[in-house]
Amino acid sequence: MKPKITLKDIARELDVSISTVSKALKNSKEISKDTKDRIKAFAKFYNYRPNNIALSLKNKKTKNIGVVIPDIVHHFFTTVFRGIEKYANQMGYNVIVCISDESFDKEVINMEMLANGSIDGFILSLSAETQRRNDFTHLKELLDQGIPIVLFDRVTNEIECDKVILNDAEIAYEAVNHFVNTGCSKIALITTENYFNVSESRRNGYTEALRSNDIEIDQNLILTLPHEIDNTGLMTKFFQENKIDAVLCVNEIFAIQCMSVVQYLGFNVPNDISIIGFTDGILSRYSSPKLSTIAQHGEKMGELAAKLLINRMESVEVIEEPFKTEIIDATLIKRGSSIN
Amino acid sequence: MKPKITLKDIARELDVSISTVSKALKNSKEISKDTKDRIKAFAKFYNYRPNNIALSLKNKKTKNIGVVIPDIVHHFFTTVFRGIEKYANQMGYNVIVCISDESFDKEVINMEMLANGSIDGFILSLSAETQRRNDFTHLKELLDQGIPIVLFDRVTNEIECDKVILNDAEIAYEAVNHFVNTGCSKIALITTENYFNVSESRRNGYTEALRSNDIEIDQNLILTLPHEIDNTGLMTKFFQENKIDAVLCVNEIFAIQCMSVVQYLGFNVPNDISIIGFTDGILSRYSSPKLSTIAQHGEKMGELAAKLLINRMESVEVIEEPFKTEIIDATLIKRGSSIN
DNA sequence: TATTAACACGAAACCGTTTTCGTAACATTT
DNA sequence: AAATGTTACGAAAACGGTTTCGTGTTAATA
Repeated sequence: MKPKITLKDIARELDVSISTVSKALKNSKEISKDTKDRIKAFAKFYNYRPNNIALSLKNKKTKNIGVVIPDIVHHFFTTVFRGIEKYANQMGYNVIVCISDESFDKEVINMEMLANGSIDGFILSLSAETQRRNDFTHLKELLDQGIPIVLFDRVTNEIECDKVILNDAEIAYEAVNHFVNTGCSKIALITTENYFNVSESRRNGYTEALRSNDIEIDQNLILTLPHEIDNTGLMTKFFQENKIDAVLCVNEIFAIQCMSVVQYLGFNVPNDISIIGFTDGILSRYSSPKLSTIAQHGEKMGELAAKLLINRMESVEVIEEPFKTEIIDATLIKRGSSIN
Repeated sequence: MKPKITLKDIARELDVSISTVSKALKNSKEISKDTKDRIKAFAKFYNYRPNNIALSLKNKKTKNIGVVIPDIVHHFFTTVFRGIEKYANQMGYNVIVCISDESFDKEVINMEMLANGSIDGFILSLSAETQRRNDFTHLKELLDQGIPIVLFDRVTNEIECDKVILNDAEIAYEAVNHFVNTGCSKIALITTENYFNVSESRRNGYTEALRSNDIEIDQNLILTLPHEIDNTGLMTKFFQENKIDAVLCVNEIFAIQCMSVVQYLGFNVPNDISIIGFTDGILSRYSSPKLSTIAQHGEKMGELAAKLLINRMESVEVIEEPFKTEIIDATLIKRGSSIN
């Protein structure tokens, strides 16, 4: 066992001062070539690497980013995370992940934990509970302390910071329009409760599209479900009680469950009922028929979020740049579950 | 904007020494109740929190765990990660994630980066390339430096450290046995190349089971495919050229693709062909028929890995405990894709 | 009253870096 | 020969904590 070597060790061994070693390794011209060579050779031999913690303390920069997401066993969040990690890594940053598990308290505790020096900035998607409570004091305090935050996907207007979001309303509009253009008129929406900004936007896009196509909005055709648990029963009832020829689902699970229910009830997808779901995940690609989906480009979103954050952290803080909200254009991927 | 307050600030403001403040906040009885109260009140008011970095430097403990996994958009790894994060969090640790992307170089670089003080220990699943090259010098060096490592799932015998693995051979044996018991005899295996320890174990379990049931091992019934890309063509050919009544697939993607191919060829699942796949992920639960799978209990695996690591890190290093290899018992979940 | 103990606090070292500043030794210029 | 400049290095402060040890003041004991 050979523990890590420090500047002090090198200095002692080579009978020079710590400062000399430090300078020599940074190729300072204050140090003679001879001494530099000796020190570098020694350092190389013993595989010297500066201690990150000491550097962090000195520089007041950790080169760590805190990522707080509601869930990790979740296609969209993992793709975003991959984008973040990729870009951060390229830029020399490491990523500390905390899972809020949709809980307000966990979100708060984790962020406060990390904020005490462990990270230089946050990338965050709000937990369900936080959105429901509409309480963002923890974020405000962190921003107040000068810690930059980038929100993605599940964002809020209450907080002024950089954000990356999807054009949810527009793409929902586009999807519904696609239904209309392929002959559908009894268009349903399966969604979650409205405290999610994304659900709200998607619902707005849905109603807007109906309106602009002069289709009356029937509240019975909007099914609001609890978050991503098995809702087969409710869905079955929904399709038995209503005449429906197209469904937009705000997530992949809903879409796949919906397809399964509809097929079980004897309908043909897409001829009797068209389905489009949000999130172009693995489920959509391996179902039959394959699900038409809305690709959210999570990886791109993650990269962008990381870029925004790192830019802000590394910008010379003289001119405070105004906060940006970047919008990612979702893509409607037409596959077998809709008429094309 | 109010930046973080430090001990020094409190000391200056209250006209005491830094040591006094530190002691007061730790409730040392060296300090009089009066002074303690004053200091605590002040600290509370200004929301003082000790700086993690300073603590890390002092204590030579970061309370960070490095997790290095080949991929994150992957059901099994995310479940393991969730287990790690959950346990680590409970124990006051944070988790830094690096994605090796199945690349040897990334694995090495990331680990060396983190090893310079950023973390106290690693939890790692080997990248494909690392397993192929069979080069573990980076791990050996880290262990040599006294940094504990826990390997999970994709492990190697070349390295002495704590490990958590699945009883892959046994559960493959059990699955094949299940096929035999339900009347199958032309049992195929769809697997990946053998440099993965897990593929090897699963293949061994498969052949063992056949042998013990006096079924001849037909190499034509073992299909070796590249890693998780679309192999529909090869699979179709495989099923056209061979008489097969059951298939064991070493991952979920293979299983779902396999089912799709088989159904496309006009076979009924499970009556003509039974299918069992590894990984009880989201695909298996939403296919039709639902896939019979082998649940790997990723979350449990992650928790256990974290527990092993933290135990080792926190154990008084007097008696070096011997390295353990914990084995997680997989569960065969019988669903619609096999005869039960 | 002199000695000792208890109390309450501060000084300083330490963790591992970086960086500013000071300076001894030598070289160059007037 | 005196003044100045250069070279090559070391001392020390700083980052923000913890902890050991020393010490002045008061209280208790002999």
